[in-house]
Amino acid sequence: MKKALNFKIEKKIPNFLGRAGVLSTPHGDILTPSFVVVGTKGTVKSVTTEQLISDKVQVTLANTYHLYLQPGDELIRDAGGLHKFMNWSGPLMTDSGGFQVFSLGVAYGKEISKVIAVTDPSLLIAERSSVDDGIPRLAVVGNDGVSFRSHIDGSLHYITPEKSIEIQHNLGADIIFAFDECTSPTENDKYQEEALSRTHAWAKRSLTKHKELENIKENKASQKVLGVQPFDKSEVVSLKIPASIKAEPEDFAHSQVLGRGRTRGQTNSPEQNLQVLPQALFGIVQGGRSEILRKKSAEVIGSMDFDGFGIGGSFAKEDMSTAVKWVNEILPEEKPRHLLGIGEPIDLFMGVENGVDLFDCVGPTRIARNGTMFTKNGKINILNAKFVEDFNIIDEGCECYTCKNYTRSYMSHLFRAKEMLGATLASIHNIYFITKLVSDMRNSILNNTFHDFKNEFLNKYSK
RNA sequence: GCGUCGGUGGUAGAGCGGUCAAUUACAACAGACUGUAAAUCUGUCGCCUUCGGGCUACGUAGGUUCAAAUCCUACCCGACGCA
Repeated sequence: MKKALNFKIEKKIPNFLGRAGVLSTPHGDILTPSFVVVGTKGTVKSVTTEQLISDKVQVTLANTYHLYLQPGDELIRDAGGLHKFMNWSGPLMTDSGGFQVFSLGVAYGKEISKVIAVTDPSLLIAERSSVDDGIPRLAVVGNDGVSFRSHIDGSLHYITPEKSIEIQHNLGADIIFAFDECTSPTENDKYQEEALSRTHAWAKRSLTKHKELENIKENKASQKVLGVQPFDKSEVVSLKIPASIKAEPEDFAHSQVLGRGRTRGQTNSPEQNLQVLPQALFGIVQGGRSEILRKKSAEVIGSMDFDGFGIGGSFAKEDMSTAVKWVNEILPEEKPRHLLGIGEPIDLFMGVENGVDLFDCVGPTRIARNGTMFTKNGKINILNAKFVEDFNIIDEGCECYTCKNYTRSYMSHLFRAKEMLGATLASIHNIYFITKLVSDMRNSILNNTFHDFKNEFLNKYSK
């Protein structure tokens, strides 16, 4: 089997786990560390692909559960895969649906976040467990898989590790995730341990199913398209795909040969719909806030034949960095690591310093839609009265489209008037801010100035 | 001029004798948001407060009543109808 992914470490932060590298996928290179922009339903809410490209976004992440429910993974397969369907020709990831086990399960109808403040005593009762709180939930965990009650129409669905991988193969993202159980920080140790062994069993099943589908894919591709070899990483290198993603799929010559090109007006035959590009599978480390479980999980998942790793689950804000460190000291150094669902600036510095290569987070786009924008001096809520007549730009010195063209006052007006352009412009800014921040971290690693950059940034940001 | 209906907190609009500082919505003022159930959610929203309560309020002025935004009288203002 050809490798779906190639990861090259370029430079490390001396005496730390952090590193800068290049992650090559069939749809282009990701310069790491990198922030992955979340586009759950095959769209980064409120922004177009062109806007993402102009903000130098390298990679996006969609969601298995959501796309399976709507419009359906088979439809997306028939449309030529998710890249083509959503008009994103760069590197693409899909999450497995494991997070929905949490968000639609234990956390459903409650105010539980995957990151908790240790100062919140209500979440720290050791005996507390989700087993019997009387509140109905949409996801119920079993040992074989998870029953989901659709939040859209109430229909019942059963997702197993195999099913999640099948769906993700239909979607065709470059990097996919094993089906896991993201636990709540409110679960007690006993439950965390049970969930962890389930996650490990599911990781193994995900991997087995993935390899099976990759083999089928490779065989089919070689039979159908004579004379054309299945994707080989070396081809990508020879094509000189630029690090900044280009909009035109013609860069990916092999894709066209194999019928997955994005030429306009082209119709799809079943052969053309074949998902012939190899996909990489990341296993997910869990373990909650427990050092023993985190380390155990890193050992177990890290020893399996995954192309990279996700670090998932719940943390307490205060000990997130130590938890990440425990894990990354164990995971194989030569494979990429993705810290799932983390994206506050301070957490990004922590993650990069401790050896994380990829991050994703809904934060930047969600807070943007709710009127909050990043600035170098901290977040601002543009709905605050003081911005009504503030004709300055949002973040002095920012090069994003929004900052180059609009004032705080105008943004304030859009949000007060509930004009949807507000969400778009704020999202463009926040995406630019956060992806550039991580990109700047990368450059600082390459320049040996990571800690200077970190201190300088955080001093201003959190003052 | 006569008749009818109506005037409630920033706005709209409930309430029609006590449980009313007054339902609700909007506006306003803040806060939250970390693998998206989210263009969402939460709090505050007459004045003062030692958070127990106190004070001033439902067009204006009187009156009835233990008690009035609610009933009566006059006046002012508005809408509609008839002249």
